[in-house]
Amino acid sequence: MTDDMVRERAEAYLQLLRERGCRLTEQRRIIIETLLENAEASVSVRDLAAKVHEKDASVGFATVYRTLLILEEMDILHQTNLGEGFSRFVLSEKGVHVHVRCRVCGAVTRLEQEDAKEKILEEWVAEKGFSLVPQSVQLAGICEECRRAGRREEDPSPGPAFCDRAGPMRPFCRRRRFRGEFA
Amino acid sequence: MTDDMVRERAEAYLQLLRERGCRLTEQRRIIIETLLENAEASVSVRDLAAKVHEKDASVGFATVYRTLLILEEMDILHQTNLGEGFSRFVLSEKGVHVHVRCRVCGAVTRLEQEDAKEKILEEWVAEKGFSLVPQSVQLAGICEECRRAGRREEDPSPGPAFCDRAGPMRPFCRRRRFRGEFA
DNA sequence: GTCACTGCAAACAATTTGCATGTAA
DNA sequence: TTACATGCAAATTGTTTGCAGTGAC
Repeated sequence: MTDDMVRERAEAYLQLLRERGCRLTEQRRIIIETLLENAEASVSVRDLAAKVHEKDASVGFATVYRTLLILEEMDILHQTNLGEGFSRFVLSEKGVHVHVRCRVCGAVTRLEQEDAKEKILEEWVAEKGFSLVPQSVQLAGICEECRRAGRREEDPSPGPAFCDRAGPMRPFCRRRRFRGEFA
Repeated sequence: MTDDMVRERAEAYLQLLRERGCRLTEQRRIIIETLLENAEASVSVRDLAAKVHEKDASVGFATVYRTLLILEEMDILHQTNLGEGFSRFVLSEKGVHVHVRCRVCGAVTRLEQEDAKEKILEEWVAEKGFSLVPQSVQLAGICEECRRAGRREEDPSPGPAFCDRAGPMRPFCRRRRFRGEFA
């Protein structure tokens, strides 16, 4: 997305905020633009705040959180949770997103033809009388590379389970700590 | 599931633990049995610990966590996160589960014919070279009842967004706080 | 007798909130 | 001028860990 596109779309979102009765502040503008600049990926609050800080170091963490929650409330963002220990936000662009995450290396890929997939998911939940809402669906798998390399989910670690003396930390305590970059 | 079935399956899981080199403790037995008694639903650590406490109040929170993490590591459990602010565990029974959660009332329903759905999900991730692993997939929707009642996602709250003076708490701050029982 | 396991309390990390102050409208 | 928004720091909450003691094998 070009800088101009970012500015344009940011302006559109800011208008939505205004229509909702919110005030247009410099902070919100920066946060929304930063979000748009990272639109391909889902961002953690931590990462987003860091990027926002590069532009204006005075913006507080709480403001980032508050802004994201408003945007989620307005369905401009989706909040997702991959079990990393924190949540991520994605621009919703009205619709359903489907991602796969590799359980071994943590890589995340977004699937194609989301419209078709959305239709199928719609049918599934309809079986139980539900209607589907815009959201970001997360699937877990193992990516080609890891499968080829024979890497399994963080070593089955056949030994017993304890948490202290022997070594710095159990592998499965670490599992939820993935902090990598996102595709 | 009858008491006998619970005991039998618990025994089976305990054997798996033993084979893995873990010790069989009374705490682990209680935790696994309690898990099986609540096998239809996904449980939060909070709820599970409460139920375990009814049987033996001396079992610590940390032990419950540690046991669940071992069971997850062994793929006996799946961990899922509905954005409630905490995670839930479900018995995996080898395979893929699909749940829908109502964004309005929080009700969770498990979908039928999970084998067929698993096949489809398998194809989807295969498009990107991934293989699917046992997991619990969460979809968001709005249930029949809420749709009929015309209830929308926690009131669009058209007003501006602030966090303090006016009232105890913003609606969307509460959204992640659902603590209801699970279907 | 060993060494994994437990309970407890302290440590952590993500997220929320209260409050004094700033600022858009 | 009015009240929403911000920044900061403190509070909350889910989760993890260190440690000393316990108990499975």
